[in-house]
Amino acid sequence: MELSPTAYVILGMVSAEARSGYEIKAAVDNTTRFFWAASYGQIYPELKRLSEAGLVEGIDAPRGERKRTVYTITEDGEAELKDWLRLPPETSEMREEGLLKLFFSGVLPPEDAVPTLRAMRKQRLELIGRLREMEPQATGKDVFSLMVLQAGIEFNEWFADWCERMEARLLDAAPAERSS
Amino acid sequence: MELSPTAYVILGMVSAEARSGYEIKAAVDNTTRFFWAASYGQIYPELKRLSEAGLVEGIDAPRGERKRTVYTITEDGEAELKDWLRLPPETSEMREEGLLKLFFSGVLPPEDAVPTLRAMRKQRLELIGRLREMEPQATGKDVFSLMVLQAGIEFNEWFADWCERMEARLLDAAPAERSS
DNA sequence: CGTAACATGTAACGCGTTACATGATTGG
DNA sequence: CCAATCATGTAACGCGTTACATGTTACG
Repeated sequence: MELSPTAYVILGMVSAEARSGYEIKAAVDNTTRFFWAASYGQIYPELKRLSEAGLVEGIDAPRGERKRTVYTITEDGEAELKDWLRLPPETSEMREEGLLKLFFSGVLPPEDAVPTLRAMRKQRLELIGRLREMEPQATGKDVFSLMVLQAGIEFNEWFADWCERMEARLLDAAPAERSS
Repeated sequence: MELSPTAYVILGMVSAEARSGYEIKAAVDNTTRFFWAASYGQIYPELKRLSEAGLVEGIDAPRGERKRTVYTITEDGEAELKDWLRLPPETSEMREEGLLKLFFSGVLPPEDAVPTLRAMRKQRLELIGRLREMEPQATGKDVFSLMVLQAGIEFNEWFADWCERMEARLLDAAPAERSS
């Protein structure tokens, strides 16, 4: 069948419960966004493709006058999802602009890398805050929701800590300009 | 100017020393690949664009009969690179198929997530091995080469450890099927 | 003599984001 | 009544990968 990971995100999201495109987007933003995001520009066309492939089924479910289509997973779709889940995952290489900037920071005076590390750390700390807010919701669900959420929190904590340590290392090595 | 991060990778690579497209690719594969990769399909067209923009300069540097063009950074290019380095980095969201599979593993019997965790851990351990081999080379260069390399190693160590802990958690929770 | 490494490029394709367009409904 | 939210889509664009094409040189 050969579907993109994003297609499986959608498949997974409708396998839990019937959802509209709009609701899938909201669910992604609340859960998988931190390791796999998706935009409307992907979701709606993909729902159409999955529907044509018979892996999901669209059902009219208007709310009042407002048109609305929710999708459910078909038996074929569920089989496809399970097959994929049992296949070993690909190692996706990460992209992190901050590390890139640090890598090339040799062309600047060493202290000039400190703001980069600070900015990186700040972003990670903010992310941790947002992830922690999600913990109550995830605790109610299955083991795996909580597991990946904790992965997100732990990863960002490690990263924030690394930034702090590297900042200290730079400042230790730097000439004590302030002591004049 | 508004360049892509990949353009800055190239700019950074030719700022250290004059390099051909081929050598840039090799340098990327040995260093930034783990947080920012680049293919020939990006490098050669991007070198042309950067050259037209006056940020790099191509110099004929044949090796024997074999044609070869090495690129150096211009003053404008160096200014551009430094400006970018001083700007706070964007938070690039990570993509990790393994976490995606885990997230949806609720549709399988819980033990079926164990192979996924094992595969993820194995990949990370292999990566650690390859990164460790690079340590001697990076130690010879500036602080930042070593810094980002250690980030790679530490990150993968954290991830491998997380996989191990999560596997244990699943096996603890699972019914002791083997004890019949 | 053949293979690996050196060297440079392009065309097709796929994935994904952004911006735009449109309209209904709810709540303050 | 106005803003936010619900709801569905598409078109343009950009970035990146893969596969292909072409030729040289070094080495065993």
